[in-house]
Amino acid sequence: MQMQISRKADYALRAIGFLAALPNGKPSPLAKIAERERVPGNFLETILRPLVHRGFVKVTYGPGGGYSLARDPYGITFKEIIEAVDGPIMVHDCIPFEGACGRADCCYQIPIWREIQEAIDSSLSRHTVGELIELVNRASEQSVLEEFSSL
Amino acid sequence: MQMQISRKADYALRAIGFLAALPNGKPSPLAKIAERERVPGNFLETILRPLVHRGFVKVTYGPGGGYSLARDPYGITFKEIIEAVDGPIMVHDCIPFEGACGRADCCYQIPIWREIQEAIDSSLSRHTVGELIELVNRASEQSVLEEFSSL
DNA sequence: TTTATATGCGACTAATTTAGTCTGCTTTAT
DNA sequence: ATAAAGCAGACTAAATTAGTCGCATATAAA
Repeated sequence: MQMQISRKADYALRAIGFLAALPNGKPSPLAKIAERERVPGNFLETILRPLVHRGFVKVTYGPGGGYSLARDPYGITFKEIIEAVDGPIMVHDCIPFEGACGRADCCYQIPIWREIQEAIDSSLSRHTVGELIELVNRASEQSVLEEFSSL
Repeated sequence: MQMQISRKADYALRAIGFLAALPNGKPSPLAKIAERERVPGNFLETILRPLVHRGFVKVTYGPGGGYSLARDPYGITFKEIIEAVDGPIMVHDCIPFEGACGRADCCYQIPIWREIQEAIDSSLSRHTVGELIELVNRASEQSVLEEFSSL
Protein backbone atom coordinates (compact mmCIF):
# COMPACT_ATOMS: atom_id res chain seq x y z
CA MET A 1 0.00 0.00 0.00
CA GLN A 2 1.31 3.35 -0.99
CA MET A 3 0.26 6.96 -1.41
CA GLN A 4 -1.19 6.34 1.99
CA ILE A 5 -1.62 9.06 4.55
CA SER A 6 0.60 8.53 7.58
CA ARG A 7 -0.65 7.35 10.91
CA LYS A 8 0.16 10.80 12.23
CA ALA A 9 -2.15 12.41 9.71
CA ASP A 10 -4.85 9.88 10.46
CA TYR A 11 -4.59 10.49 14.20
CA ALA A 12 -4.54 14.23 13.67
CA LEU A 13 -7.76 14.12 11.68
CA ARG A 14 -9.44 11.85 14.19
CA ALA A 15 -8.48 14.17 17.02
CA ILE A 16 -9.50 17.30 15.23
CA GLY A 17 -12.78 15.70 14.21
CA PHE A 18 -13.38 14.86 17.83
CA LEU A 19 -12.71 18.43 18.89
CA ALA A 20 -14.91 19.77 16.12
CA ALA A 21 -17.80 17.62 17.25
CA LEU A 22 -17.63 18.87 20.83
CA PRO A 23 -20.48 21.20 21.70
CA ASN A 24 -19.64 24.89 22.13
CA GLY A 25 -15.89 24.46 21.82
CA LYS A 26 -15.34 23.15 25.32
CA PRO A 27 -11.72 22.07 25.80
CA SER A 28 -10.94 18.40 26.08
CA PRO A 29 -7.74 17.14 27.72
CA LEU A 30 -5.27 15.04 25.79
CA ALA A 31 -5.96 11.90 27.79
CA LYS A 32 -9.61 11.99 26.90
CA ILE A 33 -9.07 12.50 23.20
CA ALA A 34 -6.47 9.75 23.18
CA GLU A 35 -8.78 7.34 24.95
CA ARG A 36 -11.82 8.05 22.77
CA GLU A 37 -9.91 7.87 19.52
CA ARG A 38 -7.79 4.93 20.68
CA VAL A 39 -4.49 6.61 19.99
CA PRO A 40 -1.30 6.50 22.07
CA GLY A 41 -1.42 9.61 24.24
CA ASN A 42 2.24 10.56 24.16
CA PHE A 43 2.26 10.28 20.44
CA LEU A 44 -0.91 12.28 20.02
CA GLU A 45 0.61 15.09 22.03
CA THR A 46 3.51 15.39 19.60
CA ILE A 47 1.00 15.38 16.77
CA LEU A 48 -1.19 18.10 18.21
CA ARG A 49 1.76 20.37 18.80
CA PRO A 50 2.11 21.69 15.27
CA LEU A 51 -1.66 22.08 15.08
CA VAL A 52 -1.48 24.36 18.08
CA HIS A 53 1.47 26.27 16.62
CA ARG A 54 -0.36 26.85 13.40
CA GLY A 55 -3.46 28.03 15.13
CA PHE A 56 -5.86 25.25 14.26
CA VAL A 57 -6.11 24.15 17.85
CA LYS A 58 -6.22 26.23 20.99
CA VAL A 59 -4.95 25.14 24.35
CA THR A 60 -6.05 26.01 27.87
CA TYR A 61 -3.90 25.00 30.79
CA GLY A 62 -4.84 23.87 34.23
CA PRO A 63 -7.78 21.95 35.62
CA GLY A 64 -10.73 21.83 33.24
CA GLY A 65 -8.42 22.75 30.40
CA GLY A 66 -7.24 20.92 27.33
CA TYR A 67 -7.42 21.27 23.57
CA SER A 68 -10.18 22.87 21.58
CA LEU A 69 -10.75 23.92 18.02
CA ALA A 70 -9.51 27.45 17.38
CA ARG A 71 -11.18 28.14 14.04
CA ASP A 72 -14.30 27.57 12.02
CA PRO A 73 -14.17 23.85 11.18
CA TYR A 74 -15.57 24.50 7.70
CA GLY A 75 -12.54 26.65 7.05
CA ILE A 76 -10.00 23.95 7.89
CA THR A 77 -9.17 21.57 5.06
CA PHE A 78 -7.81 18.05 5.16
CA LYS A 79 -4.81 19.27 3.24
CA GLU A 80 -3.96 21.86 5.87
CA ILE A 81 -4.08 19.34 8.69
CA ILE A 82 -2.09 16.72 6.85
CA GLU A 83 0.59 19.19 5.81
CA ALA A 84 0.75 20.65 9.31
CA VAL A 85 1.71 17.31 10.83
CA ASP A 86 3.71 15.73 8.01
CA GLY A 87 5.02 18.52 5.86
CA PRO A 88 4.17 19.32 2.27
CA ILE A 89 2.29 16.86 0.15
CA MET A 90 4.36 16.26 -2.92
CA VAL A 91 3.84 13.50 -5.40
CA HIS A 92 7.30 13.87 -6.96
CA ASP A 93 10.62 15.47 -6.01
CA CYS A 94 10.56 17.77 -8.99
CA ILE A 95 7.26 19.45 -8.19
CA PRO A 96 8.83 22.49 -6.47
CA PHE A 97 11.39 23.02 -9.23
CA GLU A 98 12.59 21.11 -12.22
CA GLY A 99 15.84 19.32 -11.50
CA ALA A 100 15.19 18.91 -7.78
CA CYS A 101 15.66 15.18 -8.31
CA GLY A 102 19.20 15.89 -9.44
CA ARG A 103 18.76 14.81 -13.03
CA ALA A 104 17.83 17.96 -14.90
CA ASP A 105 18.04 16.30 -18.30
CA CYS A 106 15.51 13.64 -17.38
CA CYS A 107 12.72 15.77 -16.05
CA TYR A 108 10.50 15.74 -19.09
CA GLN A 109 7.82 13.94 -17.08
CA ILE A 110 7.15 16.80 -14.75
CA PRO A 111 4.23 18.40 -16.60
CA ILE A 112 2.35 15.18 -15.92
CA TRP A 113 3.35 15.07 -12.27
CA ARG A 114 2.26 18.64 -11.82
CA GLU A 115 -1.18 17.80 -13.11
CA ILE A 116 -1.44 14.83 -10.79
CA GLN A 117 -0.23 16.92 -7.88
CA GLU A 118 -2.87 19.52 -8.69
CA ALA A 119 -5.60 16.87 -8.64
CA ILE A 120 -4.50 15.55 -5.27
CA ASP A 121 -4.17 19.02 -3.79
CA SER A 122 -7.56 20.14 -4.89
CA SER A 123 -9.24 16.99 -3.73
CA LEU A 124 -7.65 17.28 -0.28
CA SER A 125 -8.56 20.95 -0.13
CA ARG A 126 -12.19 20.39 -1.00
CA HIS A 127 -12.79 18.45 2.19
CA THR A 128 -13.02 20.23 5.49
CA VAL A 129 -13.11 19.35 9.14
CA GLY A 130 -16.66 20.63 9.17
CA GLU A 131 -17.79 17.61 7.20
CA LEU A 132 -16.54 15.42 10.00
CA ILE A 133 -19.08 16.90 12.39
CA GLU A 134 -21.93 15.91 10.12
CA LEU A 135 -20.48 12.48 9.59
CA VAL A 136 -19.94 11.79 13.26
CA ASN A 137 -23.44 12.99 14.09
CA ARG A 138 -24.98 10.82 11.41
CA ALA A 139 -22.94 7.89 12.70
CA SER A 140 -24.16 8.30 16.25
CA GLU A 141 -27.80 8.70 15.16
CA GLN A 142 -27.28 5.49 13.27
CA SER A 143 -26.02 3.63 16.31
CA VAL A 144 -28.95 4.90 18.38
CA LEU A 145 -31.32 3.59 15.71
CA GLU A 146 -29.63 0.20 15.72
CA GLU A 147 -29.89 -0.04 19.46
CA PHE A 148 -33.58 0.84 19.24
CA SER A 149 -34.42 -1.67 16.51
CA SER A 150 -32.67 -4.49 18.36
CA LEU A 151 -35.02 -4.18 21.33
CA MET B 1 7.43 15.03 1.85
CA GLN B 2 4.64 12.56 1.68
CA MET B 3 2.10 11.04 -0.68
CA GLN B 4 5.17 10.70 -2.82
CA ILE B 5 5.59 8.00 -5.41
CA SER B 6 8.38 5.59 -4.52
CA ARG B 7 11.72 5.54 -6.19
CA LYS B 8 10.73 2.21 -7.67
CA ALA B 9 7.70 3.73 -9.34
CA ASP B 10 9.75 6.64 -10.60
CA TYR B 11 12.39 4.33 -12.06
CA ALA B 12 9.72 2.12 -13.58
CA LEU B 13 8.13 5.06 -15.37
CA ARG B 14 11.48 6.35 -16.57
CA ALA B 15 12.36 2.94 -17.94
CA ILE B 16 9.02 2.36 -19.57
CA GLY B 17 9.11 5.85 -21.06
CA PHE B 18 12.51 5.03 -22.48
CA LEU B 19 11.20 1.83 -24.03
CA ALA B 20 8.14 3.58 -25.39
CA ALA B 21 10.29 6.18 -27.12
CA LEU B 22 12.41 3.58 -28.90
CA PRO B 23 11.65 3.33 -32.61
CA ASN B 24 9.83 0.23 -33.84
CA GLY B 25 9.90 -1.58 -30.51
CA LYS B 26 13.48 -2.76 -30.75
CA PRO B 27 14.57 -4.46 -27.51
CA SER B 28 17.00 -2.68 -25.28
CA PRO B 29 19.14 -4.54 -22.73
CA LEU B 30 18.90 -3.74 -19.05
CA ALA B 31 22.38 -2.24 -18.88
CA LYS B 32 21.54 0.30 -21.54
CA ILE B 33 18.28 1.41 -19.94
CA ALA B 34 19.97 1.66 -16.57
CA GLU B 35 22.80 3.74 -17.95
CA ARG B 36 20.58 6.11 -19.89
CA GLU B 37 18.13 6.64 -17.06
CA ARG B 38 20.86 6.73 -14.43
CA VAL B 39 19.35 4.01 -12.29
CA PRO B 40 21.16 1.18 -10.48
CA GLY B 41 21.01 -1.77 -12.85
CA ASN B 42 20.44 -4.55 -10.35
CA PHE B 43 17.63 -2.61 -8.81
CA LEU B 44 16.03 -1.79 -12.12
CA GLU B 45 16.00 -5.43 -12.98
CA THR B 46 13.92 -6.25 -9.90
CA ILE B 47 11.60 -3.41 -10.85
CA LEU B 48 11.09 -4.55 -14.42
CA ARG B 49 10.26 -8.07 -13.34
CA PRO B 50 6.64 -7.44 -12.37
CA LEU B 51 6.18 -5.36 -15.49
CA VAL B 52 7.21 -8.36 -17.55
CA HIS B 53 4.96 -10.67 -15.53
CA ARG B 54 1.99 -8.42 -16.07
CA GLY B 55 2.60 -8.15 -19.76
CA PHE B 56 3.54 -4.51 -20.04
CA VAL B 57 7.07 -5.35 -21.07
CA LYS B 58 8.29 -8.12 -23.30
CA VAL B 59 11.65 -9.78 -23.03
CA THR B 60 13.91 -11.40 -25.61
CA TYR B 61 16.82 -13.48 -24.45
CA GLY B 62 20.27 -13.83 -25.83
CA PRO B 63 22.50 -11.53 -27.84
CA GLY B 64 20.67 -8.54 -29.30
CA GLY B 65 17.86 -9.08 -26.87
CA GLY B 66 16.53 -7.12 -23.96
CA TYR B 67 13.32 -5.43 -22.89
CA SER B 68 10.72 -3.87 -25.12
CA LEU B 69 7.25 -2.51 -24.72
CA ALA B 70 4.63 -5.21 -25.14
CA ARG B 71 1.53 -3.08 -25.57
CA ASP B 72 0.21 0.13 -27.04
CA PRO B 73 1.76 2.84 -24.87
CA TYR B 74 -1.45 4.90 -25.02
CA GLY B 75 -3.20 2.00 -23.35
CA ILE B 76 -0.85 1.83 -20.36
CA THR B 77 -1.67 4.20 -17.52
CA PHE B 78 0.56 5.61 -14.82
CA LYS B 79 -1.65 3.93 -12.28
CA GLU B 80 -1.08 0.51 -13.81
CA ILE B 81 2.69 0.88 -13.77
CA ILE B 82 2.81 2.25 -10.25
CA GLU B 83 0.57 -0.46 -8.89
CA ALA B 84 2.48 -3.15 -10.76
CA VAL B 85 5.71 -2.28 -8.98
CA ASP B 86 4.44 -1.13 -5.59
CA GLY B 87 1.06 -2.70 -5.05
CA PRO B 88 -2.29 -1.02 -4.78
CA ILE B 89 -2.54 2.71 -4.33
CA MET B 90 -4.61 3.28 -1.25
CA VAL B 91 -4.93 6.54 0.56
CA HIS B 92 -6.33 4.97 3.73
CA ASP B 93 -6.47 1.50 5.30
CA CYS B 94 -10.24 1.44 5.26
CA ILE B 95 -10.66 1.97 1.53
CA PRO B 96 -11.08 -1.74 0.72
CA PHE B 97 -13.54 -2.34 3.52
CA GLU B 98 -14.77 -0.42 6.50
CA GLY B 99 -13.06 -1.57 9.68
CA ALA B 100 -9.87 -2.66 7.94
CA CYS B 101 -8.03 -0.30 10.28
CA GLY B 102 -9.30 -2.36 13.21
CA ARG B 103 -11.53 0.30 14.73
CA ALA B 104 -14.93 -0.30 13.18
CA ASP B 105 -16.64 2.25 15.39
CA CYS B 106 -14.34 5.05 14.28
CA CYS B 107 -14.66 4.74 10.53
CA TYR B 108 -17.08 7.55 9.94
CA GLN B 109 -14.46 9.38 7.90
CA ILE B 110 -14.32 6.84 5.14
CA PRO B 111 -16.81 8.42 2.76
CA ILE B 112 -14.38 11.30 2.51
CA TRP B 113 -11.38 9.07 2.01
CA ARG B 114 -13.18 7.20 -0.73
CA GLU B 115 -13.78 10.42 -2.60
CA ILE B 116 -10.15 11.40 -2.28
CA GLN B 117 -9.05 7.96 -3.37
CA GLU B 118 -11.30 8.25 -6.39
CA ALA B 119 -9.74 11.58 -7.35
CA ILE B 120 -6.21 10.20 -7.11
CA ASP B 121 -7.11 7.05 -9.03
CA SER B 122 -8.73 8.88 -11.85
CA SER B 123 -5.94 11.37 -12.15
CA LEU B 124 -3.33 8.60 -12.29
CA SER B 125 -5.43 6.70 -14.80
CA ARG B 126 -5.86 9.64 -17.12
CA HIS B 127 -2.15 9.76 -17.88
CA THR B 128 -0.58 7.19 -20.15
CA VAL B 129 2.86 6.09 -21.16
CA GLY B 130 2.03 7.37 -24.62
CA GLU B 131 2.25 10.93 -23.36
CA LEU B 132 5.83 10.27 -22.37
CA ILE B 133 6.78 9.70 -26.00
CA GLU B 134 5.52 13.12 -26.97
CA LEU B 135 7.18 14.74 -23.99
CA VAL B 136 10.54 13.13 -24.61
CA ASN B 137 10.38 14.07 -28.28
CA ARG B 138 9.49 17.63 -27.49
CA ALA B 139 12.34 17.75 -24.97
CA SER B 140 14.89 16.54 -27.48
CA GLU B 141 13.66 18.96 -30.15
CA GLN B 142 14.07 21.65 -27.55
CA SER B 143 17.65 20.69 -26.82
CA VAL B 144 18.44 20.66 -30.54
CA LEU B 145 17.00 24.18 -30.84
CA GLU B 146 19.06 25.37 -27.91
CA GLU B 147 22.21 23.95 -29.42
CA PHE B 148 21.37 25.68 -32.70
CA SER B 149 20.65 29.08 -31.22
CA SER B 150 23.85 29.05 -29.17
CA LEU B 151 25.98 28.87 -32.34
C1' DT C 1 1.07 29.86 47.73
C1' DT C 2 0.76 25.10 47.21
C1' DT C 3 -1.12 21.51 44.66
C1' DA C 4 -3.24 19.21 41.05
C1' DT C 5 -4.23 19.33 36.30
C1' DA C 6 -2.83 20.59 32.09
C1' DT C 7 0.41 21.03 27.91
C1' DG C 8 5.49 21.92 25.77
C1' DC C 9 9.86 20.32 24.37
C1' DG C 10 13.31 17.51 22.67
C1' DA C 11 16.06 13.50 22.77
C1' DC C 12 15.70 8.81 22.42
C1' DT C 13 14.37 3.93 20.76
C1' DA C 14 11.91 0.56 18.17
C1' DA C 15 9.65 -1.05 14.22
C1' DT C 16 8.77 -0.94 9.52
C1' DT C 17 9.51 0.13 4.89
C1' DT C 18 12.27 1.32 1.12
C1' DA C 19 16.27 0.95 -1.52
C1' DG C 20 19.66 -1.56 -3.24
C1' DT C 21 23.03 -5.79 -3.64
C1' DC C 22 24.54 -10.31 -4.53
C1' DT C 23 24.99 -15.10 -6.03
C1' DG C 24 23.67 -18.61 -8.70
C1' DC C 25 20.36 -20.24 -12.38
C1' DT C 26 17.75 -20.30 -16.91
C1' DT C 27 17.04 -19.03 -21.72
C1' DT C 28 18.51 -18.20 -26.48
C1' DA C 29 21.30 -16.59 -30.71
C1' DT C 30 25.31 -17.51 -33.08
C1' DA D 1 29.82 -24.57 -26.73
C1' DT D 2 29.67 -20.01 -25.32
C1' DA D 3 28.43 -15.48 -24.68
C1' DA D 4 24.66 -12.37 -24.00
C1' DA D 5 20.77 -11.68 -22.13
C1' DG D 6 17.15 -11.98 -18.18
C1' DC D 7 15.07 -14.77 -13.63
C1' DA D 8 14.71 -15.72 -8.79
C1' DG D 9 15.03 -14.78 -4.37
C1' DA D 10 17.58 -14.15 -0.20
C1' DC D 11 20.14 -10.73 1.88
C1' DT D 12 21.81 -6.01 3.74
C1' DA D 13 21.73 -1.15 4.41
C1' DA D 14 19.57 3.11 4.84
C1' DA D 15 15.84 5.90 5.78
C1' DT D 16 11.46 6.88 7.55
C1' DT D 17 7.75 6.31 10.63
C1' DA D 18 5.89 5.36 14.94
C1' DG D 19 6.09 5.72 19.46
C1' DT D 20 8.30 6.62 24.36
C1' DC D 21 10.09 9.19 28.13
C1' DG D 22 11.72 12.55 31.45
C1' DC D 23 11.75 17.01 32.63
C1' DA D 24 9.97 21.80 32.09
C1' DT D 25 6.29 25.24 31.91
C1' DA D 26 1.62 27.15 32.56
C1' DT D 27 -2.82 27.87 35.05
C1' DA D 28 -6.89 27.28 38.09
C1' DA D 29 -8.50 26.60 42.32
C1' DA D 30 -8.27 25.40 47.13
